Amino acid sequence: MPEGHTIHRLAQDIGERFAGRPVRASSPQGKFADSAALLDGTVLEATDAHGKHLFLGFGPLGWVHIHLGLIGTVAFEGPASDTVRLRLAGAGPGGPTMDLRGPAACALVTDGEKQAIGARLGPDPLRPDADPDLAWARISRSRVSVAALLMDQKLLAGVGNVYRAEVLFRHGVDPFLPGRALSRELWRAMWADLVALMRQGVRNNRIDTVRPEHEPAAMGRPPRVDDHGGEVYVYRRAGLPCLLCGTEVRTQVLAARNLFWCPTCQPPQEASVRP
DNA sequence: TCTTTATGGCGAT
DNA sequence: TCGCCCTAAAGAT
Repeated sequence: MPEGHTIHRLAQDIGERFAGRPVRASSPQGKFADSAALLDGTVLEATDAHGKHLFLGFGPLGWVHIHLGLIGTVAFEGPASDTVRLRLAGAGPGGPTMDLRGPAACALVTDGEKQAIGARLGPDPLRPDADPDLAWARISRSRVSVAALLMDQKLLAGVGNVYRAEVLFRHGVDPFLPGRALSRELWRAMWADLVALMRQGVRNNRIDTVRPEHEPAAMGRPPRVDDHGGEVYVYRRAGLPCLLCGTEVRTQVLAARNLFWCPTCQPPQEASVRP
């Protein structure tokens, strides 16, 4: 379930539930057992998020660096199972719990190591200090398609497969357009859009990208029936009619990920690089 | 009861 | 570009 908005929301939610008090830490699944034993009974002092990376601060002991990967999840209720990599529990019976399952990364790191991870990441639309010109500097001289660039975490941190497809659609951009064919104005607009969309994603804890005037009620069509929850234009809608023009939404595997776009609303450009 | 898929990313080739 | 890691749920058989 994880794009950047999920991770920032988790940083908030975990902070609200556990920060400032001692927590019980354990690793039923075992792979984080040694570190969990070290953290057990200590105070969670801070949480932080950068792109898809989540950090839980335990003062002098350092930070737990978590990356959910494709299939990692965090649950705040339910009994621990033997697949739980890290379980946190607040004081007392009925206290808060957190179960982390299937993360790509869960490791205790130093403050310096945390800084280094952040330094490897591009600007994150959800961080107030983010500078979109840092991303522009690379986009504007790249021959790589904008669809591939948007997924490069060294370039731009936090955007995943859903926000990629949706922001390209919302700006009518051909996914195969090379970065250097993008105008600066268009990039600034896409960045501003990502900031707004992802902030809303944090608030609602889901991805919604469809403008109010295109929502099902306004368009006289049934709401999207999909397990992923949000209302979107093209993501995972391959073969279905585009919500705006009716053209069949297309899909193609690009760098091992499924890309979705509308060939009419995002018309091919001469400069585009078709794989 | 299997196989496939998923909002990621790494390292080997 | 490929295989691989982690887990759960949906889809196919």
